[in-house]
Amino acid sequence: MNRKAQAAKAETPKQTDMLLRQFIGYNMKRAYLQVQEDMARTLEPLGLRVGTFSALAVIMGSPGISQTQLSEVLNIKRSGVVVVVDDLERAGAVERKPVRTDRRAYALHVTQEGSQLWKRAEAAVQAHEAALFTDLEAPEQRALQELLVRAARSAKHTREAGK
Amino acid sequence: MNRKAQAAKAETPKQTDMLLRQFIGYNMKRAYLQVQEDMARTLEPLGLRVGTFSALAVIMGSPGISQTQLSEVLNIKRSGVVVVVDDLERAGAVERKPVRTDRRAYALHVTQEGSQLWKRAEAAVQAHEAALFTDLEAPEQRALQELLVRAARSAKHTREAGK
DNA sequence: TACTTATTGTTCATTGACATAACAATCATG
DNA sequence: CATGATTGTTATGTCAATGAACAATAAGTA
Repeated sequence: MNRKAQAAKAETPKQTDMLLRQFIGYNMKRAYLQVQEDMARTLEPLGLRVGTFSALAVIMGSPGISQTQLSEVLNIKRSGVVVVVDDLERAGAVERKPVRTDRRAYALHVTQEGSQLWKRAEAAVQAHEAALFTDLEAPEQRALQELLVRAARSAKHTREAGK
Repeated sequence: MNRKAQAAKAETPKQTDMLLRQFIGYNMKRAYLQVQEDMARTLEPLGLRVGTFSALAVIMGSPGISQTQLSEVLNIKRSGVVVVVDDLERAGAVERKPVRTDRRAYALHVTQEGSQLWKRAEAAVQAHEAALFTDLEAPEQRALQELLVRAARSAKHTREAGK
């Protein structure tokens, strides 16, 4: 690094994004991107991406769920679910079982192997978040959780009302 | 909609993402996606996207900033800044002025027109967020802001330490 | 000075995570 | 049973961002 660059780095980092910090959306994006990137790195050794991790969690919690239902929970389209489930099935973590009452649909189930994978992944992400948010006390983390949930709900409300 | 689908919708929405709600990252993603989508819609009539809006804000707050510096503030690569600035320049909102002391670099400045565009955009997003978060009291919004900032900082710290 | 390394902005190809549109198979309903 | 809806799927496109290479220029060094 040359002198000019060093000097620039050394300067008190003038808050050049002052005009943006007033917005919740901006701060949310910054925080989200930080967390998301690390999450991906945490899951990679387990052969999971954030999307497949989430899908695995939902199928764990709702055995027999259909792909359409899964798409609603995850807020993605049915066509997007296909590749996610393909991925999990290829990894041997979930299987598509036929539904007796509807030959179009599949009932998604987590395999033994998938169940163990989930346990490892859950523990990994828990440990990861604990490390990531060491600067926040436990009650603060809970407060953040609750505010995020309520913010999402409020936003959803407003949008659906003003539709 | 047929009977089966109606019945499914009517059921108490079983929390099928329970296993995910424990994670800050998941709640952050949900909230972020809600907000981000609406933000884009708010800015669209003004000819701005979230990326160009942010860039405009930073250039407003730091006249003469270079593209490399801008890329650092916005956390994107220099090659990504090019298209953003191209966009803003095409819209007549900013201009690339030559730097006397360095013929490689540009000093970015907001034009008169861009300044007025910023005022309108800032007001629009302020109004939008006010409407979006009506379910949160003002102190709660401030708390969320602060927690988001600290969460991002904590995450950044941890990452840089464990690098 | 010469020359070697760094930095700036740029282009182009690629990626990832989605969405959209069309489709066959199957189901529901009047 | 005839018509319309729904399920999963494929193919295709989009959008934001990245990475690698590049010419022009600047800074550091022998």
